[in-house]
Amino acid sequence: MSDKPIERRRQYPYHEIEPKWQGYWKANKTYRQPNPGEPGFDPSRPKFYVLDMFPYPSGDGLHVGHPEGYTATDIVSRYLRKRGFNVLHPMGWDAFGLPAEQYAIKTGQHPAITTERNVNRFRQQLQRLGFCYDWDREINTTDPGYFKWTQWIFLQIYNSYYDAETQKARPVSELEAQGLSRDEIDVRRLAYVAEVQVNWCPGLGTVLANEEVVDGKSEVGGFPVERRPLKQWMLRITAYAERLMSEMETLEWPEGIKRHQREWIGRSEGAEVKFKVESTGDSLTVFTTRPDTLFGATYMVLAPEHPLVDAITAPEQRDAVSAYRQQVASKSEMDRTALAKEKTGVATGGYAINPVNGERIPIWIADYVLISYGTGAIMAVPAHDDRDHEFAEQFGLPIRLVVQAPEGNTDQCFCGDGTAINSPLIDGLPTQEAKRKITAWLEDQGLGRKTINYKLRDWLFARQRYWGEPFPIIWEDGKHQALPESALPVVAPPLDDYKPGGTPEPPLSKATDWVEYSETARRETNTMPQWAGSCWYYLRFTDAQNASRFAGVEAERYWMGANGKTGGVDLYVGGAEHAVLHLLYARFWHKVLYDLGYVSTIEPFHKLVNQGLILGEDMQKMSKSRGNVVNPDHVVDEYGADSLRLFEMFMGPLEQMKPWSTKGVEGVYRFLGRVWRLIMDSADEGESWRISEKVKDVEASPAILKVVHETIRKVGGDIDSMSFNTAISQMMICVNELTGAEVRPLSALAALLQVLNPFAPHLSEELYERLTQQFTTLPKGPLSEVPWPKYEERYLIEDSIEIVLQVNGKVRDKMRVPVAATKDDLQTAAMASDKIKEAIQGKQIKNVVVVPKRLVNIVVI
RNA sequence: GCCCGGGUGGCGAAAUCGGCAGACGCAAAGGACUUAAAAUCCUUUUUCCGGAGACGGGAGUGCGGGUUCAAGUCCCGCCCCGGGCACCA
Repeated sequence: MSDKPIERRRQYPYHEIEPKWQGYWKANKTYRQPNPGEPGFDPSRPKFYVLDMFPYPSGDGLHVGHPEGYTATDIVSRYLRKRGFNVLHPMGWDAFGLPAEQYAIKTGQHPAITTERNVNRFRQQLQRLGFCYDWDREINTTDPGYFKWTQWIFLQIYNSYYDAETQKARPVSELEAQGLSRDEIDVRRLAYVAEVQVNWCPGLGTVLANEEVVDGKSEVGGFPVERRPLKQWMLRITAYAERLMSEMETLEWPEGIKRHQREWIGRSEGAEVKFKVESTGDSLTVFTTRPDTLFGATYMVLAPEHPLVDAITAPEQRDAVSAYRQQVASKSEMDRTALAKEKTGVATGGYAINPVNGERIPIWIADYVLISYGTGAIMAVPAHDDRDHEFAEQFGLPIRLVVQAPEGNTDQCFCGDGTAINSPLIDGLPTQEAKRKITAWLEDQGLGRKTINYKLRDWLFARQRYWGEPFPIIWEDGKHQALPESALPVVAPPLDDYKPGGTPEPPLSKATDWVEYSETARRETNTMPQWAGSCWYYLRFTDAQNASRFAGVEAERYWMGANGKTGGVDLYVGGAEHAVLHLLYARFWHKVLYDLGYVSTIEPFHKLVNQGLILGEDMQKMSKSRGNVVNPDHVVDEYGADSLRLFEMFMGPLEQMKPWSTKGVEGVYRFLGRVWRLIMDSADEGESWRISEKVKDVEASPAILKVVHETIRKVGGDIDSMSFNTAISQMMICVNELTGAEVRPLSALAALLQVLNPFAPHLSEELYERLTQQFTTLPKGPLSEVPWPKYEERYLIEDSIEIVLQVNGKVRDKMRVPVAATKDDLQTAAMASDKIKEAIQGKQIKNVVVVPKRLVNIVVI
């Protein structure tokens, strides 16, 4: 019992035809897409840019989740090519990053070696699935020819500042021209160095961005993360908060992702209000979204790290305050959030004066106030804020009602909109008006102003790792300095020991010769985070080989061109897990490049689609520990690539989460076998296949014409709306119809292969080739170059149609009527039906509803 | 706690506009072919009641209401599942 049983079960020779066509496509560069100006480029065709989120080539190889989105984009690409578009459909590798380095440390192999091996494996696996990528555009973020431009873009960011006036990035050379000093310029750069509280992850030996920390643990690996102050490279993404928010409006993105980004940016309108510190006369600024509740402020809270804490603290509270601050500082981020159930804090013994009523209120410090948001200080209104309420209850602080809740509201602590009370300046005003009036009053008095705050923080851009892009920066006399463009790429030196040392000292600092740039200058030894390479890869694809620019001007303009939409990649497909990180960072870089005139659109990705997760057969998330992982290689071995592709699309809607089913794969495999046998016949158990005698070059019957043209119509429409599952259903209906027919007209089979081609490219190519060998009337192949068929309305129209006859909404009879039947005709015909007569006998007709082409409903009592 | 997404046969699902609920596939059952099996082809398959049968009747899209001649689809109130956010003042 060797593999004989499998041999025998094989529905069609996919094991021969799939490698055959893959070889053909490769040898003929079938899917190479020339750029404008290159030989073979056809400027008369419209363009379409279809992009997959490029994978991180892990050591595990492809899993069945990868081909889901890739198959969807492959179908769209093949379809649009047949529809006469120039289609850009590239693939590459996001290969820098932690897992490769972790793996390298574990196995003692250099990450460059393991990365290359993984990439080769991924490429080979993808090619086995027959995807129509233009492999001449393949990119790899770890390739010096690629990251040269990642570093170059960093330099553009470094050499820019954000001009608040025009809301645009501008070169810092303009500031120089204005006579600003070096230090003044450095604090305005979009890439800057600052001493900040960072997320230090000892487990990974690096700092992490806020976005990479989940529940106080690292997103990669789940190691604990500590807060500690560190001097770090930051990117001023906050300058773009407003534009990242507003310029998203016209994008065709899932609402959920847009909302997610909005929440992460966290725009909130409010006011800054100045309180005077009683003892020192210092002014203490708070941010509030509810200036209308100022009269209800019964105490203030500062973040423990607030710079004025020492000055404010009264001598008798000094010990308590410093003990509390120490306790907070030693807490990890996780402890701080985990203990959120109970509020902690301590009074400073200092007092502030409420600017609206001159009231003296105590100043506390508590870790529920964050130093990194707003001004790091709040006015506490315990009557109308849940957090303040909880704190006040705990420490016995007074609670004063200043907003009358609407009738019927029973909230213990009402936080919504109501009417101002106990607030002399604004009594009786509804919340929104009260906010406006009190803010205007504060501005008049010079006590405050309207402000907008964002949750978004600047992007911590440095990592203490080896396997990432080095910064094109040197340090001299304690100051950073950009390397000239001619020094790019800055390539990391080979290192024997690239392990993290447990301190924030990056591994690159061990390469002493490399670090020593000159007698007086040292190189920056941090590297860029993994996100850097993926921030602009979609641009590189437009002109992947360009050695003199990140992408040629014309290529970028052509492929990213707007076509009347927002512009950018026309269709971008990938997982929802990148909702915040990648998409936000890439949009930010793109906008900087746009401001500086390097790219032509304000946004990188016009339409975004998230594919749903594929679960294991047990309805659980696929994971090695559960043992429910499906390996695509095995599926291809047993059923062929076309079956895998077809099944991934047939399972259900692309965006939906859905479980794997081996039986389901067998189902579509059988379907492909039926397609094969529709055309091919074998006398001797599949040994020698020849074209079936039932295939004839004759006129198709009306019934066959109808189903074929309906299939052309439906499949095209379904690809447009990315409803691949229903497109496949329709093809199955078509095949069922043809299977039952005595004669299988050539034209019908050719049309079927046409529409099947984007889904099952190998099988359809092979069958088409065999048909063209016997029937020379068919347009010459390869099928991938034969235009998409047109359906003809006239074959779809029927002269009679079945309508439903209802009595009180219940179906009582059905009948066939001419399509052109009028309402009156239908009503008359319905009344003539015996079953209807019986159903309405002895009852009074109250109303008759006639819907042409659908139904007649007789309402009786 | 807050914000999303989703509940339709034994299972995955379908149902542009409110107009025959369950297309298509899986599984299951029966039949044809075969010495036999596999494969293939054909038929049945939401459920309950009546009938030997063709067939007839009732119920049915998480639950309870509502709008409508007509509701899976629209409105109100709940329940359950999945995901995300979580002291952002």
